[in-house]
Amino acid sequence: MVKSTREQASLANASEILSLIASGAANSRAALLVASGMSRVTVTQRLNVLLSVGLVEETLRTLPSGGRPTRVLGIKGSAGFMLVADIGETHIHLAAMNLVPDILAQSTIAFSIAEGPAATLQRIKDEFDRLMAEVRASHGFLVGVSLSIPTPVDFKRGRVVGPSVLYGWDDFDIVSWLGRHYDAPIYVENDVNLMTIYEHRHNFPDVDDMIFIKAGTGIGSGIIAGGKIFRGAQGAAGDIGHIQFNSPDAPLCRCGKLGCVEARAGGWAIARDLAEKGLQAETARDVVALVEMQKPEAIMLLRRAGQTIGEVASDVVSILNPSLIVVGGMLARGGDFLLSGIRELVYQRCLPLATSDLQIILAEPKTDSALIGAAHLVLDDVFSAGKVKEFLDRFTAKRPC
Amino acid sequence: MVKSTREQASLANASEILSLIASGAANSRAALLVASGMSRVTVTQRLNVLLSVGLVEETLRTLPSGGRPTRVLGIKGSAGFMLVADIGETHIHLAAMNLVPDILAQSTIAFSIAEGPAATLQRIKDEFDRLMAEVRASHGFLVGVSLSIPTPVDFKRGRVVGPSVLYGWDDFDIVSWLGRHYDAPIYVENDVNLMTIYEHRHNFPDVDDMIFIKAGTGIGSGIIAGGKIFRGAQGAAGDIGHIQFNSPDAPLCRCGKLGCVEARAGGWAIARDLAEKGLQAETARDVVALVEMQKPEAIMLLRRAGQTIGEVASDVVSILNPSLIVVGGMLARGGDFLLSGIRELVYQRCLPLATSDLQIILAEPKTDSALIGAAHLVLDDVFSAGKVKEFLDRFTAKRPC
DNA sequence: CCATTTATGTAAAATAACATACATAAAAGC
DNA sequence: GCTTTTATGTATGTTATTTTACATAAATGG
Repeated sequence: MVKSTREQASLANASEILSLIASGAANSRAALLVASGMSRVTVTQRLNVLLSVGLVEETLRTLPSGGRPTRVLGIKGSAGFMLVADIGETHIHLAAMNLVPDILAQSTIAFSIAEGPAATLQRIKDEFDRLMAEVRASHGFLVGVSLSIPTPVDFKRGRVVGPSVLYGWDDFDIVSWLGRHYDAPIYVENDVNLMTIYEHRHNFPDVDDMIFIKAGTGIGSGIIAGGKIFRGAQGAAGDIGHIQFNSPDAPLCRCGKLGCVEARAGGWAIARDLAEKGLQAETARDVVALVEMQKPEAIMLLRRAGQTIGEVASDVVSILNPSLIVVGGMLARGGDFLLSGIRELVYQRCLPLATSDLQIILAEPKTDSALIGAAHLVLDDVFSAGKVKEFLDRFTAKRPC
Repeated sequence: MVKSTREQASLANASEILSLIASGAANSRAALLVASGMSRVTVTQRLNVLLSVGLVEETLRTLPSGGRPTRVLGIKGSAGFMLVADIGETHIHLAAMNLVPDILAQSTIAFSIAEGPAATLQRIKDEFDRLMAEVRASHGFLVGVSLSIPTPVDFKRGRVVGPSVLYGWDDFDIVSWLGRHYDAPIYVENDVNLMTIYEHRHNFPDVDDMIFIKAGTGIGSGIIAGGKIFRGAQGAAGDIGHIQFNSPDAPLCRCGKLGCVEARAGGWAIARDLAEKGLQAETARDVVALVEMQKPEAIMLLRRAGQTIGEVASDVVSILNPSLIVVGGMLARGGDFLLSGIRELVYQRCLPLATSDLQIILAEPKTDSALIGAAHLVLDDVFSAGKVKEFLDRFTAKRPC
């Protein structure tokens, strides 16, 4: 009795250590000593608690040090699991993930906007329950639930904001709805922001200031500022698709304005222009297919779209001075035509100071980057200095004694 | 002997409390308890040390609490002083400031670019020494030195970056030069960023995401993202003056490109256009004087400049989704003509979601905002969680036993 | 004026963390 | 194999911090 109380207390005290390991701030005992500022005795003791309850593990990797190599520590992937879902235009992609994060189990269900938020969330919940049944036995407890949504989201309030393609979702309290069914933190975030988080955490964790541009049917972007996703006052930051350019023949945009970037360079706009030229195209995928078939009209329009995107990108570079721009989305699969258009305009329009150390690259084609980004979002928040304690409380409550 | 050692140790331990008070995170004993998570005994003891050495004071203000009101704490303004200088186009404005920060003593010296960095810094140092002599007796020790410079600055390296109006300053190691003469941290920052910090810390401390636009001879901006100044990868963030717009008659900019915002709406550009119309104008000040004289050409051009600035501002709003835009600089003294032009374009071009909670206002005319911003920069850094200890070490070393 | 409420201080005992000193472990290079 | 080097664990006395319990202070509202 006395022992278990003491162990619980020790576990609660281990929160700082856990946060440092989980956030990647320290991945060895030696690094923990420096990062935490605690004595070796204390670090050892607390780390032992984390190791014994199975939250942290010693990996096989070691880091050379000149003497005895230091053993690399890491969060144990199977210590818990997350439920994530990516709502797309026609389908919802769902998965249960471990803490690496890797996908443990996944499925796809059809999605129709007409169903409205409550019915859709119910279907997501049903599917989550199915996935959860698969992994619960082997992966302990539910760490968090995270939703990717293809519209602007007010992250703090956990709701879709503003009218958008998701009719009827505006201001629906998604977090509360899901919160009634799960005893874990719930996150709702815009899909482009999650792709941005994926690119940052997964591929470029050391880059502090970067932009991810998603060029698909629509055009959007996500901003990493100072190593963290930047959302702006209402979660609408990065909305570059509706920046307008003046021109005599400014096309009409879906948003009702004239000359938006999206109406010039979005997948639907290129498809529109291709259709005018008598080619069969409706979606961004069709556009890329035509480019891959080497149709000159499609190549020309894709390059021109790159130039248009490059025009906004140059604004973004002037305003934010990032060190990296990653271009993803369906149009990015059209190869270098898009990219070279973007590069051309950025280097033409920005001052040398801003472009001297700037890299502009294509993202790897990846269909589940929003999903993995959603998992990173959970992990980053749950293990953040301010919230590890809550995590440990839940862990203590749930784990089998 | 034992007592003084113990007192030094206590003082070193008080760093967290000091940081919380100085940063404004907690301004009463009750708030300190919550914010620090320490026991009342510990807070009391450490606070007493800070009070006894004169770093913190109890103000006369109290906060109602339902019972006994809580006494408001604050950094003692006279516990130290800072030296700040603002390098302008023709003059350098220097000041010694207390920790409020208020100006204690100030002076202005002439400035010529031709002198080059070393000679100029020598003159700044001489003047600083004079100011320091005035305040040293009454205000303890030197907390920091901060320089405002009218060009892009790589804040981390403490140098001017890129070719600019300051010929010969590019890559000169300002921080090291000054560091040889002062045993205190040295800061070098761009003037627009400092004005932004001033507006944020002094007038809108609770706004997390805002933009400050300086419309003077040139045009620039500063970004507060998540409550902190955002500098970008090389310190060039906010450079909206050289964003280009296409148009048939794009004017040539000072930077060598065509159609930059600055070449259309900067003070020098408006003066150029007024001179073409036969009016006497060379500087932004002349432009404002003509507007105040109700010259219709000047009013028209100022409004048009507002529209041009509004065009970039709308890009900035789409990209960053701030909740506040403050417009300052000499042209802002021309009254509402500039502002209404900006508002017009922002509301015309941005999506309702981004503008629904957006305020766009004029800054109070203030000549020393960069100077005060420079002081805030020192205070924010010196009292930040990571650096309070260094501050306390210097304090301990300097203070008369 | 008095009860209530919250702020604030302090002594004493209990607990947690640290520094120190010593011991063992695991690699690299000779 | 041996020395060197750094990593890591543990016992012990010391120091720091918290908890607990009690006391006083300064406001509000009846």
